[in-house]
Amino acid sequence: MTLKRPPYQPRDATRAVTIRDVARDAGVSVATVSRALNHRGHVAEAVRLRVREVADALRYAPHPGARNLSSRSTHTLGVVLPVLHGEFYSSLMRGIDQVARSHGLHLLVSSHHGRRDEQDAALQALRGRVEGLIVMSAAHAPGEDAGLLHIGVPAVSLDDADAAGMSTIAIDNRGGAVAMVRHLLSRGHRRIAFIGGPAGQPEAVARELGYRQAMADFGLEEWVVEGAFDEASGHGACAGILRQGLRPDAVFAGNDLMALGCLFALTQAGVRVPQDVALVGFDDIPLAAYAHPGLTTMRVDAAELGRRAVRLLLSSTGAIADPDIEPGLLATTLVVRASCAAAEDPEA
Amino acid sequence: MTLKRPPYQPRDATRAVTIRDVARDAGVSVATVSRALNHRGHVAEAVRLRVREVADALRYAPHPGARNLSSRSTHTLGVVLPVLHGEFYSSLMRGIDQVARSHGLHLLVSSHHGRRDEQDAALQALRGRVEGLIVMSAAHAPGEDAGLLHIGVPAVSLDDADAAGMSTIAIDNRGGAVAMVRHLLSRGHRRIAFIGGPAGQPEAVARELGYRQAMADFGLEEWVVEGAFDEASGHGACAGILRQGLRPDAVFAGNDLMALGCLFALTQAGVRVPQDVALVGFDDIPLAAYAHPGLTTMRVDAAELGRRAVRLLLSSTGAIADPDIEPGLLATTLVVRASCAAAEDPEA
DNA sequence: CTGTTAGCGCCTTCAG
DNA sequence: CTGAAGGCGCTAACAG
Repeated sequence: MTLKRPPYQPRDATRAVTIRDVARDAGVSVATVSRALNHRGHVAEAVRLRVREVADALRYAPHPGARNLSSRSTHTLGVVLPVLHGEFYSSLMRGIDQVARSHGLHLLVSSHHGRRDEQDAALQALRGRVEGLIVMSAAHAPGEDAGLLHIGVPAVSLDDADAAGMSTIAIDNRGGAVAMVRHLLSRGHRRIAFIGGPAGQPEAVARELGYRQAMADFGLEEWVVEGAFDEASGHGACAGILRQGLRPDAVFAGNDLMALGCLFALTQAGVRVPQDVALVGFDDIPLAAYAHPGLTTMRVDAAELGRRAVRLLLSSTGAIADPDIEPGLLATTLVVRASCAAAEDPEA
Repeated sequence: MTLKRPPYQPRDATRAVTIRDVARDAGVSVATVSRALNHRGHVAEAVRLRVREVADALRYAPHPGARNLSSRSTHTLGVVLPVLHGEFYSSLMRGIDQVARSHGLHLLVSSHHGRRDEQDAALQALRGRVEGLIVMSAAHAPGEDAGLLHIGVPAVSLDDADAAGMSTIAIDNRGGAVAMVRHLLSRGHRRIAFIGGPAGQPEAVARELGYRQAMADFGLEEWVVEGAFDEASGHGACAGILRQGLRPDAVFAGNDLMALGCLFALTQAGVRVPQDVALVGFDDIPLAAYAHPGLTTMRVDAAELGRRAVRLLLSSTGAIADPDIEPGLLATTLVVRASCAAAEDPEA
């Protein structure tokens, strides 16, 4: 026989009220409290009411960690993105948040800044905390696994690169770029310059690929200038283009921010848009509509991507049955504004 | 004597590896594994190495919920904001993320869309999951408590309204607006119209208050037009102003988005900025610098606010000692660009 | 319908 | 330096 030890007391003085306190005050067992509060099993209505009352009076709230431990459910989703700021990612977050919240799920977010090591750390840290994962992965070589293998929970990828059989849903950047070039071609433009994004960034790569593909399909010469997806680089790239001997018919900026940078550069240089040169972007950020002239662009609905990602994730866990949600690409929408008037439309 | 029951088995087939598995394979007790892995207490170096090895081989990772339950630490911070998208909030998130990550803390985020009930739900849901809270609260009447009382963890508020002795750090919107008006006055402007933001939104309120205060101090007549902090409303408000008989010397838009909307409206109407009317905004969003003309504005460093909020939170928990971080207001910075030329500077 | 009790996975005394 | 065992707060069998 061992002696009775002093009770284990790591608890601090301001201990939260537990299910035991409620049980004691309500004169029932903890099991009954649990059942009453979770509407699980059958509990006499009178008892349920009393328990509810006591719980409220005590300001009782179940300890999520404990609940998680014993029921193996965390009610939270992990979101791992390259970064958390900017129009695209914050809209994406909003979409994710909307659907997650409507299903009573929390969001544990993390960013990896495009670095594989940070991504690994983030995923590792999320292990056991989340019941599902939405990941836009760091750049990785085509052959290399994206590091999303041993996760142990359902996950959906927001990259084109479909990692190890994971569900994937992504913006069709390549298709959008192809469509944009075709639009320019249909308007009679032939010398089309493209301002690309940061090397290796998936979106930038996909858009440039689309541009190259569409130009090649038409047997036209490619004209790619480097950019960085921000206004400054759009401004700079455009200035560079203007310094060339041959002026393009149209400039296709890899995103709207760069397109706006271009627009200001062109305006400053006295080059008229769209009379002297057509200008198009990609993303359809709010300002695209208010620029002067309005910017023709390819709308990307990041919030919708987020919503679909969560639904896809939930449907894969069986939490919801949503037959409309399927892995694949989310199409972009061409938005035609004044910055790219028809070349065969002289009065533009 | 009770009969031996069948072992409790809610675990699914794909059970994660636990500390017990590591202990067994390493031929030691779970306590030793715990000590070895957490560098707590003394463990023979050889044993530590072997445990480490086995743990790695098994891809063991401690279960956060269990750890939380027994050690009462979650290593996560809760962030509750009105919304998650937009330039300001996403920059704020980035700042918070930076510092949190550098301290090995996770972020549980939630938005309440300015609604008190959603905020309460969010805070309730975070209880027990987080060790600290950063909150920008929903609009609440001056007297009413902000609903941040019974949280039970250290918290910092990002509102001016200092709730129940909580630490507060916020952008000095009012001071910034006052400074902006003074700047306009110093440039010789007197008829200054102000485009406000959504009613009740704390930032909007503070900025309008600053404008009114500064105008009153100078004995000038106020001229406030309603807006909604987006480009469209800026455009509309400006059009409304132009329809008035008397044109203002200067238009002070409550934020840059509206200022840009104004700029386009003015351009379309053939009104020159800054020759015919000066235009200033608030926020210093990236595009402000690339607008034509460049937009004079009041820079708000949201990321810095986020960084400071986390540091303030951590210093209040004693996690870090950072004497430089103190509650209070974060000053804004006047950024002078071409949209508001000196009235007494004719060649502008 | 309700109470009892065995864990969930981990950390932490205490004894050896 | 290491092992055994209790307990964190809760849920889920099972017995009554």
